[in-house]
Amino acid sequence: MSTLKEIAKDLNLSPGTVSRILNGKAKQYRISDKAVATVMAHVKKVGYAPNLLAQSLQASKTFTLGLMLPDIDNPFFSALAKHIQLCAAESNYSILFVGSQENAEREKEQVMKMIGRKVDGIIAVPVSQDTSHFDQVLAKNIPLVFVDRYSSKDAIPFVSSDNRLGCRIAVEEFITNGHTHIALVSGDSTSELVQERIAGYKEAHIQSRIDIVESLIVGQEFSIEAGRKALRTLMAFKKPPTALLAMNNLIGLGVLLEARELGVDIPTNLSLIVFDDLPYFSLLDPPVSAVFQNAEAIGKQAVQNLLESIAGDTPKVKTLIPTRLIRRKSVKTLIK
Amino acid sequence: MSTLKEIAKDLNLSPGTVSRILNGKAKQYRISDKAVATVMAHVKKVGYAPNLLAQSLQASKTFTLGLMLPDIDNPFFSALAKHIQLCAAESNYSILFVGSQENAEREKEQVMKMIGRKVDGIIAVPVSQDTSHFDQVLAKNIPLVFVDRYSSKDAIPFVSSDNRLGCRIAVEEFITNGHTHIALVSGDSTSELVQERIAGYKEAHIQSRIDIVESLIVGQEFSIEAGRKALRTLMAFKKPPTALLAMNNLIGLGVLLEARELGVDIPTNLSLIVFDDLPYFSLLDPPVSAVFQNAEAIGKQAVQNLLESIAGDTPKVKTLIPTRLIRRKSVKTLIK
DNA sequence: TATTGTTGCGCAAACGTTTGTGCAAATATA
DNA sequence: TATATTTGCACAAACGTTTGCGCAACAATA
Repeated sequence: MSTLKEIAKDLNLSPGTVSRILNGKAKQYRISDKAVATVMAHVKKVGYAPNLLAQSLQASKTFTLGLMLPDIDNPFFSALAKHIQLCAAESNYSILFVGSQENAEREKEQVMKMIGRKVDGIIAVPVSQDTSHFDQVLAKNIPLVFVDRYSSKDAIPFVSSDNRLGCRIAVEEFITNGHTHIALVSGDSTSELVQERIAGYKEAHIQSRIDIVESLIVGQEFSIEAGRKALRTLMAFKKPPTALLAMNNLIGLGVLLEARELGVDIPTNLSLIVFDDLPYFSLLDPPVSAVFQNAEAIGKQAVQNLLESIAGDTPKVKTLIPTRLIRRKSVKTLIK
Repeated sequence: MSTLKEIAKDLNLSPGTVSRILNGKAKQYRISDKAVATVMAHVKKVGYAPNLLAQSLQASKTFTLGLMLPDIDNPFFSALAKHIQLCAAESNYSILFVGSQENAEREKEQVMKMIGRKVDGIIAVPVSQDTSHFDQVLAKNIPLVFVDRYSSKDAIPFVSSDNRLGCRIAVEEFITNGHTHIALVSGDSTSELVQERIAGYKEAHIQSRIDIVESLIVGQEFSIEAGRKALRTLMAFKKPPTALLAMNNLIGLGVLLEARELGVDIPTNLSLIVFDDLPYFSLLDPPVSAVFQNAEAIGKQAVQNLLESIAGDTPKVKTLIPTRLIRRKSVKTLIK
């Protein structure tokens, strides 16, 4: 474990001098070419790598970004993570990764840990609307950006899909295919993201002058089980929906699984669109139409926001990334 | 940003005393109950959080594990990441996450970065058999464990699925269903993991006294495109295989996609098993049989190995985690 | 009243860097 | 030869902790 000090001692120089040489400040501080040469040679030989802890301590800058995700195993989040990592690496930032597992307690702990580790900024998908866990982050002026989920009331910058529009175009797709009895399987409706999506769902109805029937909006959780349960209740209605929009990939998966068990044929008995596109949707029978969320754009934008913030600029508080409807075969047209 | 020093000054104590109080060493060092009380109260009030950089520097221990994955977006790796993170968190370790993107250069850089950041240990899925990038890690005595992929010649501990047996049972499944002309779509065969899988494939043949035809073993890359290409070449044979084992989920996906385009019906024209089970395999038409890799067990074991190693013990050099064949509908029986 | 023991805490070094300042020696100018 | 300038580097503080040691002040014992 060679250190600056040791190298300095070996070469009969002071640590300061060696430091300046290694940081390319030799000219600036009039260090002799000879000294530079010997240091460089020695360093190459012993394979010196600076202790970034010490550097960080001294500079109070860690070149580390904290990333908190509810569940890295969700394909949307893992895509996000990938691009965030890639983008951060381009600017020489590393990622400290923690998971909240959709658990508020854990979220709080992990936020504290990140603060203790002096990350230069935090990207988080918050568990809930209660963002009080992040108060310390703001109090300490650590740049923070929310991603995917958010809470606009605290003025914390966020990057998300254009959820309202995304849902709206999905519902419009149903409507233009003649559907009027359209179910929405939602997640936790206290979340703003969910409210936006519901708003989009309603907007599409209103614009086409289709009655909104509230009982068709079901579900309170982003999970496979919630998706299954929702489909069961919906199909038990005296007048079941002819179309269904699943609010994320987990719910979509649940709906798909339950449909199979219930013998509900898609799209014959039920048309389906899932919010969030997955690589295998095109392989399913039928191929499932989906609202594509641009995880790459979201991730990159989030990192960029954070870096701006770190640089001292005030980034955009709200960034909405467009979605795209991917038409496959899971929507049946009711129009002859 | 309150620090120990500041708190000490505010309370007219020395930093050392405050430190001992916060670390519960008050009794041990005979600190008065009054001092303890005032410090505790003050700390609560100002919301002090220790600077982990400083602690790490002083203790030369960061409580951080480096995790390097080729691509977090691959479901197998993201499952791995999830459990590694979870398991590490249980022992109060954080994860520094970096991606190699299957790129040797990048791998090298990132390893160096981890070293600089003084991680206490590294879990990696190495890009290739050339593990020279990790020499520095070993030289600095940083505990290292490979996961999934490995290189047994350097005696670096690894945790992986029992690849040989996994492949063998998959092929045996084909054989017991009457198949004798079985293709294997492989990845880069310089990799030991791949060699093991190929060995398993061959073992099954040998045991059942079925001729191994080398031309049925194709492919050199773990990618969707490679899977597509492999299927095209295989189906162009004068005598195409009746069964196919895809060596990972990417290849499997490629095969599935290409089969659809080529009009190759599974399992009528071709039976399929994919090494690596994915949540949606049961949803496909037909549901795809797969070899399940226990990412959770692998991840946990890897972390455990590392922690042992950090604790000074010498962990098992080689840990093989059992796989499980998940039978669905993609294997047709040729036996009447 | 002197001696020993205990209580309560401060001091300072160390971890590995970076950086402002200062000061000799070498060189240039007068 | 004396002064001014430049060259080349060392010193020390600082970042925020932890920890071994030491030293007062006070209490207990003889």
